Amino acid sequence: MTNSRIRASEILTRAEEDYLKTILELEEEHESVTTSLLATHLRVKPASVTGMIQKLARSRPPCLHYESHRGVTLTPVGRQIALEVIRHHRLIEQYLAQALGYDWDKVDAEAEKLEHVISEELEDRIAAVLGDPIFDPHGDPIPSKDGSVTATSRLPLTAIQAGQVVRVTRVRDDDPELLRYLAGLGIRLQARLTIVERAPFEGPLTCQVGGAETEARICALGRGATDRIFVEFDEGTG
Amino acid sequence: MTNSRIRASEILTRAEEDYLKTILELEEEHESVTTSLLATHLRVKPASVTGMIQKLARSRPPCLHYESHRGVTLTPVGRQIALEVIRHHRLIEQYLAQALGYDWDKVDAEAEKLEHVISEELEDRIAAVLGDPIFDPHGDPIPSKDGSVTATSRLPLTAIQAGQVVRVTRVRDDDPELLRYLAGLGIRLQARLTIVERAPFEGPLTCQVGGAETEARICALGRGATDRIFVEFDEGTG
DNA sequence: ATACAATTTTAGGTATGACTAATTCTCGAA
DNA sequence: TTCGAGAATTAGTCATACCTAAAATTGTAT
Repeated sequence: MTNSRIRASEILTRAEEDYLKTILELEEEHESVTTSLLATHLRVKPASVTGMIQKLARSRPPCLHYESHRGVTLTPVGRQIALEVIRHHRLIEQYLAQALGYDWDKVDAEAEKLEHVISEELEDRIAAVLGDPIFDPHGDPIPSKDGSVTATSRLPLTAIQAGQVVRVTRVRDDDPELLRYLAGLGIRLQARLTIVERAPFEGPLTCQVGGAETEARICALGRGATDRIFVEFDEGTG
Repeated sequence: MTNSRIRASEILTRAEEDYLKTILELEEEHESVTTSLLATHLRVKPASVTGMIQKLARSRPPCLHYESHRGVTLTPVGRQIALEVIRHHRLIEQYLAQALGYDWDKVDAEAEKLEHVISEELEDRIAAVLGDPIFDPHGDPIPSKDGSVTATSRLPLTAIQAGQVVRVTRVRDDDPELLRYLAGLGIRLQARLTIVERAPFEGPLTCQVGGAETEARICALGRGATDRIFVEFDEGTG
């Protein structure tokens, strides 16, 4: 008896949803999603990934395509489910931040658990209360119900030169400690950064933090921070 | 290797939490909580209950006491955990109703899933937003963080005589269809009911629905409804 | 006292989803 | 072209939590 899966979500286990979500997230940044890459991000052993991948490829309809030793690709069905889970995750993050006063370093862990259990009704009500938000508290786009996703900046702070002025548009959500640290420095979404100095060889970057109107503040950011902060050039300052 | 459990919640599986919660709920209404009673309420087979009960009795410290063919009793630890789960459940129900506009027939199913995954921080924030509510949307008491529970009426509508005037204080949450039906009749918490007629042999009860100020309305309720509605005598009308 | 009916427990099996250990595959370098 | 390192897969285990079927226990009624 191979287990068969048909409709988007509601039928998948939590583990299966996590795999699909992670695959979609990794597809965006890696040209090939490999077993070991998945294993790292899901914090399981590669052998476990192989097993689950084979199951998801066997499902009917298949959630992903898979050839031994190659890598995985989501099918439209798999992608649809993954988008649904990511929508849940980011909507919940935004709700926790907006409606319940969560700090941006805490929302990810909570959303990780809630994303798998909320009903479509709750999803809809949360979205409605928030006015159908397009971004989560880290600047990641919230997929719409039909699966469309707003494009976001892929320009990391590592790519910015001294003298340039940028606005923070996205910060990776995977390191709560960094998020707390950045918040303490006043670095949040839409914060304006003026790059003061760039040490060579990807050394620390010194910048001035402050919106047009707020106080200025100088801080140094090492790689690890600059890698995880994405920006856009400030209008009229390009 | 017997698995051992120490601290309240966070360490228990969803299934274990459901067992403890159900045992506590049943202890309130049945003098003895038996395998088959649990099996019925948890919608599993009696053999499965035996297995889980034995595991919970073996945990260290034990969540419950158990003697073959007798019945189960929660230990203080088990009771503490059960109260925590019930607190989660009812807080979430109240939050869904108050903050997100859920109807009272939908909150139970959603809370059933959420109760097992929310963090203590989320529990606290929800309670704070609601102003530490004492009752859920069905009139069930929400245990406080220290485990105290407000007493509620145990007077079912079946015990009320013609001519008496009562206020609805609690309705069982286990039948969404009944809840929708009652809502349609205007029967909600605090609604005033004036009993018009009692058919003998637990036949249908006819009553007038309406708060002091609202329009009156006559309806008949069968057993199954009257069994599930709990009331208090209206002040000054006893 | 005993026997039956209902309840409960034991024994054995399934599915999920992780693990380790051992094997196999792929691909780049010599 | 062959070799070896690293990546991936297979094979075999384990724990959870359910199931069915068979055996055992309880209490009640004769």
